[in-house]
Amino acid sequence: MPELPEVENIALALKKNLTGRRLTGLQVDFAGVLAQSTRVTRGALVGKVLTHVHRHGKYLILGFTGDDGTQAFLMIHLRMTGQFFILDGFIPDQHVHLAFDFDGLLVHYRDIRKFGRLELVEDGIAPAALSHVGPDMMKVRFSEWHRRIGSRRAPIKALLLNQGIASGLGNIYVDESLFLAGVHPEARPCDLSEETLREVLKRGKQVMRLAIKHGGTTFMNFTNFHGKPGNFRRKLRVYGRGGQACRDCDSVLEKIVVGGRGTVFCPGCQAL
DNA sequence: AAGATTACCTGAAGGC
DNA sequence: TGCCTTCAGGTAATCT
Repeated sequence: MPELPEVENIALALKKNLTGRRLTGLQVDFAGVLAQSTRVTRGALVGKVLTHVHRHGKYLILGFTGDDGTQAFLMIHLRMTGQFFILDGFIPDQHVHLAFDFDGLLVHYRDIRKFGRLELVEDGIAPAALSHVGPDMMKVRFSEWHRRIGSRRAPIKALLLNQGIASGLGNIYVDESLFLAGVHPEARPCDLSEETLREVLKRGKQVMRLAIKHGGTTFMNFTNFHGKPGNFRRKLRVYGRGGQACRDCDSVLEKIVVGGRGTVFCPGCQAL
């Protein structure tokens, strides 16, 4: 499940390996992952050079520039199981939907559950296409985040997952952030002090920084550009550990449903 | 209006 | 062994 740290690692790898390379071909095996028609997408991208790689929240944005200066952007959301591979000798299976040919360097897009989407945006309006998405969770200032979340009454976990408020946290890192901040996932921001909320955002950024450093979390099937799993899983304090002992206080970690998502927390460390 | 629920997908895991 | 059901989760759309 790629969240901000996983997407950041993919963005770094794409930037390092592909920036400055020309896209000479694009093979589409399952057009459903493209928001536009195969013909439109291929026509706008093939022949252009990959010049920019950005990440905003969980979005990956690839900027292509033609010899005449025209630009086209690919806005990518990997959702649950989207992956990019540059693996040498990688053998495509039935889950590979796209093959980008960067002048001889093949990059495959694979997505087991077909939830991911790649949307073509032309004429440099990439920022407008992100208008429904809040500020990046790693960059947002506390004052702005607090203005958006401080008086809300929904469970804090549901609001942390709401990408319109701030973008980047998914189910794994929300549970980790709330554990580190000592906040119950069903607590309501309107009932919490400003200092407590400040701690939640600080811990959220901290856990994502650490996860980026460790190559992300591999739980189901996230792997990086080269097919290697992330190393952050062994650092997880609560996610996936329901019924086991808290590493801090020995309470049994509880698993409940909050905002429709499986949620693990420590009743000792995260009292309501 | 904000919060809650459902659809979209496939593979893993559990029950019998 | 094998079939069936349930669960996992990010987001958009739909409902209350």
